Amino acid sequence: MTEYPVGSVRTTARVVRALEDNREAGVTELADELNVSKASVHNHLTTLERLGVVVSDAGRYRLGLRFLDIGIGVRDGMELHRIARPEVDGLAQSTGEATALVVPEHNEAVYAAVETSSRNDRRIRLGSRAPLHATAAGKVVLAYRSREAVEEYVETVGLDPETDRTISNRSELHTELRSVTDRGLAFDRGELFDGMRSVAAPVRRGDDTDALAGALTVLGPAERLSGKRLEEDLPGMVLSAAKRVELELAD
Amino acid sequence: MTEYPVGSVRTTARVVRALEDNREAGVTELADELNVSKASVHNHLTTLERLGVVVSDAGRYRLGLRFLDIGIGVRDGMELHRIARPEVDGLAQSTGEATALVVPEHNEAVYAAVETSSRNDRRIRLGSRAPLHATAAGKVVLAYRSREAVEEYVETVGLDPETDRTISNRSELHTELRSVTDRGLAFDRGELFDGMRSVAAPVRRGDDTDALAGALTVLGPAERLSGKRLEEDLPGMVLSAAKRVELELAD
DNA sequence: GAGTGTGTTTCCTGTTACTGAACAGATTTT
DNA sequence: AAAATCTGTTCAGTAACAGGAAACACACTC
Repeated sequence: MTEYPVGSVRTTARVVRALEDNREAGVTELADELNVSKASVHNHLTTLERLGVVVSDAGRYRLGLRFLDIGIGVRDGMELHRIARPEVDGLAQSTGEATALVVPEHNEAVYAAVETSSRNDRRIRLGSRAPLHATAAGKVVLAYRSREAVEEYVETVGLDPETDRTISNRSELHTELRSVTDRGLAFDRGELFDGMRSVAAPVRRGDDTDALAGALTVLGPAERLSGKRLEEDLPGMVLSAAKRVELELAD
Repeated sequence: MTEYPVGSVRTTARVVRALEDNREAGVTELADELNVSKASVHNHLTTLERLGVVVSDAGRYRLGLRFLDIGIGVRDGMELHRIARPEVDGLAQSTGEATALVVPEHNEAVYAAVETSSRNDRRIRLGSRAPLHATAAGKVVLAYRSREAVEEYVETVGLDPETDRTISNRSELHTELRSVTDRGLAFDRGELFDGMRSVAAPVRRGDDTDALAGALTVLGPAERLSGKRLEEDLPGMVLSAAKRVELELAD
C-alpha cells in the first residue's frame, strides 16, 4: 500500500492544484510543470472536463465553478453553520468589524463563514485557511485539545512564523494556550498579518464529549482593536454570541 | 478511448457525489450505493482524505471545506467577478432585492456572486446552478448564441419544465430569445420557481468577439416585481449596471 | 512554405486499481 | 456473557488500464 491507494487520483489532484495556481493553462505547460507526459495530462483534463469540473476553451483549460457549488453545499450542510450564521452576522453589525465562523479541518483554521459590516471589505476570504497557532480562532482550537494533540501539531505542522509576533516556540505556545482555557478567550495581536488583530471565543459541542465545534472571531486593524475595546468590549460580545450558539447547538 | 480516459477518477467523482448527497457516510453504505467493492471505496476515501478533501471521523466520512477554498479562489480569480462585484452589491442596495452575477458553464447558469439587501435572505445559493431556459439570466446567455448552438442546447439538455410557466417547446423558446436580443433584456415570470420573478441584462466582452461574458440579474417575489417596477424601473437599473461593467471590462 | 509551436491521438506495456475474501473491532442480540 | 452481526480495514491475485513515447494534425510565425 503506497501513500495514495488510488495513484491516478493523486495526479488529478496535482493537475487541479496547478490549474488553481495558474488560473489557466495548456497541456504542455502542465505536463512540464508536473513532470508528467502530455498524453497523461490530456487524459486527466478531458476526464475532469467530462465530469464538469474543468472548462476548456480553445486549447486552454481552467477550473470551473463546480467547486464553488460543492463547497457552499458542504458549508451550508454543517449544522454549526446554520446555527452560528445569524450570530456571525449580528456580531458584524454590532461590532462594525469583520467577523467569522472558524472551523478546524486537517490541522488548519478554516473560515467557514465571513461577514463584514461594510460591504466591499474583503480582507478575509471565505474558505481560506490559516495556521492554528497564528490566529485567535486557531488558538482556541488548540487550547481545547489534549497536550499530546498539541505536541503532535507542533511536530507535524510546525510553528512557522508568519510575522515577527507569531508564537514560534513550544513553551510559549503552551503558556498561551493555558491562558486561553483559563479565560475561555483567545487573542491575536498581529501574529498572522502585521497590524491585524483578532479575538475569538470557543463553541463547544455540549452533547457527548465537550469537543470543540469551532470558534467565533472578530478581526480588525490594530488601530481600532486596542485598549478597553479589545480587552473587554469585543471579548464580551464574542463570548456571549458563542454561548448562544452553544446553547442552540445542544438541543 | 472510453468516455472517461482516467476511469478511476470517475469513481472518485462518484464517491464525492455520494458524499455530497449523503453529507456523511460509511464505507459499506457507499459501496452498496455505488455498486463498488468496499475495498475500492475505502481506497478512494483514504486517497481523498490524504489529499485533504475528505474528513474522516470514527469511521464516518464527509466532504471537507477544501472545495469551498478552491471554489472561492476560482470565482475571485475571474476578472468579470472583480469588475462586476461592486455593481452587484450596488444593485442590491438600490433595488432592495436579491441580485446576482450569473456566468454560463457547461450549459448551465451559475450564480457566481449573490447579494441581498437584507441579511439572512438566502434564497439563491452562491454557486448553485439553474437551467438556461428557465431563468432570465440563462435566457440572456442563450439569446446571444447562434441558432445552431441553441438547437444543440435543446437537443442535449432539453427543455425540462420546472414550473408550469417554463418554456418547454422549441418555437416558443426561439421567439422568446428573439425578444431578448431585441430589447437587450430578459425576464422570467415564475419559470423556475413559482412566485419568483427576475430580470437580467447581458454583459458582453467588448474586445475581440462580442461573446457574452455573463449577466446581471435581479430576483424577487412576484408581489414586489410587477407592473412598472418590473417592466421599467428594474430593467433600467440592471441595464445601466451591466453597461458599466461592459465598459470597464473593455479596457 | 519551412519551421516551431500547440493540442490530440495512437499504440503498447508494466502498473495498478479493482474484486473477493479474510480479518479485526465494536455494538447489539439472545 | 457469549454469540451474532454489524462495522471499517487489510490482503492477495488478476484483469484492466493509466502512463509514456512517438506520430499526427493544426495553427501560428518567420
